[in-house]
Amino acid sequence: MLIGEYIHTIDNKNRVSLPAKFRKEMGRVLVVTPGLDNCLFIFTKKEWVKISEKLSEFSMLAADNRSFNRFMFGGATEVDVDNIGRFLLPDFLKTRAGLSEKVALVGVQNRVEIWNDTKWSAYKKLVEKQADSLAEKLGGAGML
Amino acid sequence: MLIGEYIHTIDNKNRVSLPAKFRKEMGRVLVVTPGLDNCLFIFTKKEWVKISEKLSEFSMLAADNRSFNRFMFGGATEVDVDNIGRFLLPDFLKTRAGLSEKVALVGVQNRVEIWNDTKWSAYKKLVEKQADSLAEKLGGAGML
DNA sequence: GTGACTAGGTGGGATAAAGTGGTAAATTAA
DNA sequence: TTAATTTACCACTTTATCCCACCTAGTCAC
Repeated sequence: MLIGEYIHTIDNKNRVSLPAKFRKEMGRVLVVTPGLDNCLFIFTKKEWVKISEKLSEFSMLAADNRSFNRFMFGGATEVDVDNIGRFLLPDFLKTRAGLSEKVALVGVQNRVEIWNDTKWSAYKKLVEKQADSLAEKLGGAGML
Repeated sequence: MLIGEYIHTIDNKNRVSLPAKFRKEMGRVLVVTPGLDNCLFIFTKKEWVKISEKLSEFSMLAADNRSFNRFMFGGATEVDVDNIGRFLLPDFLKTRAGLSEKVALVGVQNRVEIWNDTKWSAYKKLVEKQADSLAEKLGGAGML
């Protein structure tokens, strides 16, 4: 289970440190894809296989499924984690997610998301404000 | 059952003592998550597993579920309790709950809540004032 | 009632790990 | 063959973790 958030920097060679807490669980081969809400998704190789199988099940006949699959597959890139836990972020993905020097790496269940850190903190504040629906869902999850 | 309230301090390394009364019941591995009313929740690892399974049921295709899961998983952190009963609170959670030096640790059923102690005492006063009407409602619900 | 002991809570220093930046080697392209 | 880009390696800085010591309050014995 991937949880927690970490603020890291993209250096001038587009290298990003995978947070140490994630390394053991994710292994040395990752798949980075465009994500929803203007962030990137990082999956383990294994998870990616599962997801891509599910995506394949969507009919190619519907135009919006087709474009969604193009979105996910077309942008997907396999990257290797080096000995000290860093991987190389392709330029086109960096651009797509509007990333600059500081990024937030966020563990969400089976994936890690990469956010522009400014966008991430704005996004968090927004969600926090929706207390009503938050409480409702917390109750549904058995937390309250 | 976790009950009672304790005022502790966060030291300059973000360490917090888990009240001694809670230690035996909670074990050495805890999960801290964002809560409601600007506090944090502490669960045992075991409780968290249950909760995360329920959270996983929310589909990630709906935007509001997606943001909720980001909020909860991204905001959660696994922490270890050291030999003398302390754990390390990540900066981003400390910030999120507006915690400063003094915090209230409050046992509530299956979880412990962490409050800014000022907010906690204000909250208590508020609830005390509303006690009469609260009691009435609870009575109406057949609870008392 | 006084003093010693115990347990809970707090603080700080030493060590290890994580994160970041840069250089050297290797590969590819021109 | 040379230049440019990529990959691997090395080094530094900062942060986290572990361990030990201290302080305070409550308890028990005398």
